[in-house]
Amino acid sequence: MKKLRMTHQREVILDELKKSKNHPSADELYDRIRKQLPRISLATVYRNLEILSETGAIRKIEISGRQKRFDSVLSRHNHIYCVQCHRVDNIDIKTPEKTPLQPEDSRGYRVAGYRVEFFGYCPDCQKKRNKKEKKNGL
Amino acid sequence: MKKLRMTHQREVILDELKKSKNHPSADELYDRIRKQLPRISLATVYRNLEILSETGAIRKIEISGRQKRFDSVLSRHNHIYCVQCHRVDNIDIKTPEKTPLQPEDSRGYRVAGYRVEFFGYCPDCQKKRNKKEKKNGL
DNA sequence: CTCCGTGCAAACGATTTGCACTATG
DNA sequence: CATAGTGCAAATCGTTTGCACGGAG
Repeated sequence: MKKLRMTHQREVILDELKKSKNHPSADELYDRIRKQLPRISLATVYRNLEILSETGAIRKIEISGRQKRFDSVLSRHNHIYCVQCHRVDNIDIKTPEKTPLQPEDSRGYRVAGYRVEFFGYCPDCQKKRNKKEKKNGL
Repeated sequence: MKKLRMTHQREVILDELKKSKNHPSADELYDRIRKQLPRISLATVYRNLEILSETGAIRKIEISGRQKRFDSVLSRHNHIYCVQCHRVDNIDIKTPEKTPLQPEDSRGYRVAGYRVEFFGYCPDCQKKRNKKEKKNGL
């Protein structure tokens, strides 16, 4: 195992992710970080998010949508995402840690775990939707 | 709403998906279909999977992994995927239809639903893993 | 001074799209 | 025969990688 250096870039990336309320994709984070480090490269952001999640400093979120998303909150929790704008937020309810899957239902898989993913419309997209519906007279 | 034509390609795509036990990605399906229709284009497969899922004839699966996956089974069920080879299979246990999410936990979202996603090692990858462990003397 | 990390550009894998042609209804 | 659907190639999107240079320890 090779040792990590704490570069300025890495520090800012980690810091900016911790500040984020929701779960930014690499390029959303990139946009925010560029305000502090205008010369940083998107590749650096990707590389660091990958490395930081390997070391366990942050977590890669498995969720619907094409883009990878990241989470600086390490404790057990769930996520909800907006089917319209693809934003992702935390959901703090506890789901049982043990998988509720009986061996006879598991199709021969060795089950390592499970996750619960909520979806719906985020506050912002609800507002947009209401406006549109009013416009169309629905 | 424009009307659909039942082209030969569309027929074969739908048919091949129905025959599939697990949930093929577009290019897996493309490979199988080419045996019947050697001149079909990958774009046609994508286009049709999209259209068929819009009409409700099939379902697009939201699941971890980079590729989109599709399902011809329309009834309520869950999925499990292999973290190693990314194969996806059905899980037939019933989860409650109504979301267990209380309004105070939903972060202002209008919750449309939720899904449970299991993950682990599929039968094939377990075998491969065991072989490797034997080799390494673990 | 050693290499890990960076910026840049090019490569990549999955998917989408523009266009001229084909064939369904 | 109108126009939805096709094949093909090029474009796009998110992500990864090769390489020469820069800076942390």
